[in-house]
Amino acid sequence: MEIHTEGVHTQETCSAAAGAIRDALYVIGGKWKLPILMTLASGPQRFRELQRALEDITPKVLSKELKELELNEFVSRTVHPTTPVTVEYSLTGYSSSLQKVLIELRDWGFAHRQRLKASLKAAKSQPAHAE
Amino acid sequence: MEIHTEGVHTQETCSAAAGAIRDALYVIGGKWKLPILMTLASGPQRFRELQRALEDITPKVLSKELKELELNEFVSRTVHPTTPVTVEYSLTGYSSSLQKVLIELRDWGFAHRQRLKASLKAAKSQPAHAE
DNA sequence: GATAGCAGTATCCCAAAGGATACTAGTATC
DNA sequence: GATACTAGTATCCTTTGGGATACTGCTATC
Repeated sequence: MEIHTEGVHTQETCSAAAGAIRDALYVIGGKWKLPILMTLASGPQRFRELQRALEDITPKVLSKELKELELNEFVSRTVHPTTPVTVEYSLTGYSSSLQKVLIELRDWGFAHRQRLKASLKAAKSQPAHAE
Repeated sequence: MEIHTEGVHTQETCSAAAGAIRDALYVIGGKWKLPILMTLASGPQRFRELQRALEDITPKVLSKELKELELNEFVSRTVHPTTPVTVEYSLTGYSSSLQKVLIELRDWGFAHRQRLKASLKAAKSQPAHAE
């Protein structure tokens, strides 16, 4: 596995690595975080616009996700004193720090799906119990 | 955000990217997948050894996770005809394809935690409502 | 003055993930 | 012959993520 490039494998470095990975997985995990980020990638959007763009997300969940994304400094929230008040959500510069990770995940995910498809086919064309 | 390096951003490429990322997140997600992989990184282990090493995982969950890891070809299961039968789990070569992704996640996770800690401190040292 | 839009919040509900505990079949030891 | 070990399974329970639906306060339009 080797989750710690250089240096020794103490139990501390390992569990620290595991913790960091869990943190990372957490902030982009869940059903809606990525869709929201990707929607905002095309430009700032207001609450209702996001809800319409994502179709099927309920306001409660959208609100919660946006709060978390804001906490993690991926999106910024700006209130415009129009009537009625409108609130604009936009990606921060920091959000692009995710790029490398996301590309890595996407590429690995693609390759993995290909691989599974291939080995499934191979298994099917094999006589039963051929191991 | 830019989750698609080169080429156009059609809705298809975007949602395909999102799908691939979700797949990737899924196979390493959950509470125990990474701990199991990291435990097996130190060498093949039997079921009970894993359970003891991971302390707190129940056999039901361990069994389920191992099955999924096996399906994804990260671990292989070999039955030794000893008495009583022992079953050895070990990492496959394919499991190391995860390295880059995991390192990326770990590094990003570390940096992110640092960043959050820093901006929390900054917020605290600020007089209230200083924005 | 009812309706519709804004940005949410509140309450209830459901399904999935995971935990607790007990159990299986087989053999070796006390 | 009871106990303990192997690798799990079975059943029940709790927690969490998320969905459905209704509602808030405010303003602008019909």
